[in-house]
Amino acid sequence: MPFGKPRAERADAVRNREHLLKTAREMLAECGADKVTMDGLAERACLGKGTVFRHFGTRAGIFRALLDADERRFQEQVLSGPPPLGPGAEPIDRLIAYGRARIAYLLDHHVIARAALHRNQPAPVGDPSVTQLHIRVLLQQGAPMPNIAGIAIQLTAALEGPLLLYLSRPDTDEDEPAEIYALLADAWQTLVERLTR
Amino acid sequence: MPFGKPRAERADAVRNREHLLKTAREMLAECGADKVTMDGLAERACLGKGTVFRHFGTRAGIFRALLDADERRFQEQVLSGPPPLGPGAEPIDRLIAYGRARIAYLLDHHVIARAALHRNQPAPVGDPSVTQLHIRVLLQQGAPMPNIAGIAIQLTAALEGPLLLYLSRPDTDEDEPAEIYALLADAWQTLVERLTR
DNA sequence: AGCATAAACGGACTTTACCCCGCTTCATAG
DNA sequence: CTATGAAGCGGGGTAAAGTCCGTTTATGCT
Repeated sequence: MPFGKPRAERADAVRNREHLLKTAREMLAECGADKVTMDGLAERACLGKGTVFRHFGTRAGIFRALLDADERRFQEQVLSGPPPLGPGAEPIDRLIAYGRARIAYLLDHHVIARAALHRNQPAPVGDPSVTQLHIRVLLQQGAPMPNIAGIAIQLTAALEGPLLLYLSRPDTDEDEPAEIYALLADAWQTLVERLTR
Repeated sequence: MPFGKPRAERADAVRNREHLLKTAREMLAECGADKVTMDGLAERACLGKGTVFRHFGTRAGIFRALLDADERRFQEQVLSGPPPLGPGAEPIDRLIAYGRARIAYLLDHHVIARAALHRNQPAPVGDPSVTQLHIRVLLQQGAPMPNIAGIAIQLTAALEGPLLLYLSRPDTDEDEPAEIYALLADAWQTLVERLTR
């Protein structure tokens, strides 16, 4: 049986990973993202450093793993939650709702998301196979136009770029998060409405 | 004379910085971005490590400095070059030209730009005070609309996001740069045209 | 249960960014 | 021309990321 079953993951490995994630979340809450170090995490979790690397590969991998759970929940809302975010509403309305929800999500998670960014690796959010595809499909349904693929790339960046690239120091910005949210969410709506008119 | 003259920069410092930048460019061309290390650069330039840090502050600072010269040249083209990129054309045409030129610029520089990205620091390109402002002004002139500020943020991200966030491994992508350019540049044009209609 | 095997673990080791502080050198005033 | 003080320089030191490999342990089979 060479390929069929790659032999299920070992129980202790699962336990350890969960424990590491829990510990990481604690450290994150207590001291902030850049106090979460590989050595520190290993020690606090009472595990070897090698184990941490085995599970996450890189420091950014920890944050990617932390994002993953929430990201999954978010995508679930999109795929099967109530409209207009979930299925059932008009495509354009869903697109607007998607952007608003996504901006809120990224504002909540932008510290982690930013920490998940890593040299020589694509961005940890807006994985082309999910966010971008979703935008593309909705756009196609609601307002067919030439070069949908390119537009979808750019709309994805329009959503996720600001929070990954520019708002990296929310504490030093005097703007309240709520104001930033309103600014970007309204801009997104305007953008989509005018684009698909 | 407490404030008027902060005492001009020392000649040897200028010489050293220039030499460091030159050496960095060489190493970059020969071995790629992540072979450019602080120690390596210092040694090759026959200078102390401390000197490198004094000039650039952080590893990313080197790349930021490398970008700076080209960025300045780029902005010059925009501010006083021939239309439609420079002044003289219709605002919307300038906006389209700006995007196309910017995408080409970022494709050329995306390895450096990516390397200039740094923990806890805003993105090294698309500095709000330049790119974003320019987009905002052109948009205002060519197609006034509500929430220009937000839209400008998102258009900036739409331009710069893809190249910083997603296309981080151009060698592993089977697409030719020329195709990527065409895809994004055309998408930008479509985006702007439909947005300002 | 006992065994074989691959997966998981641990922690020493290497590399690299970044800090620090005593020493040197330049630029300016007298 | 020399003194002086601030800017610049150097390189050793620290901490954290990431690698490696010998050891341990869970699991599936007999």
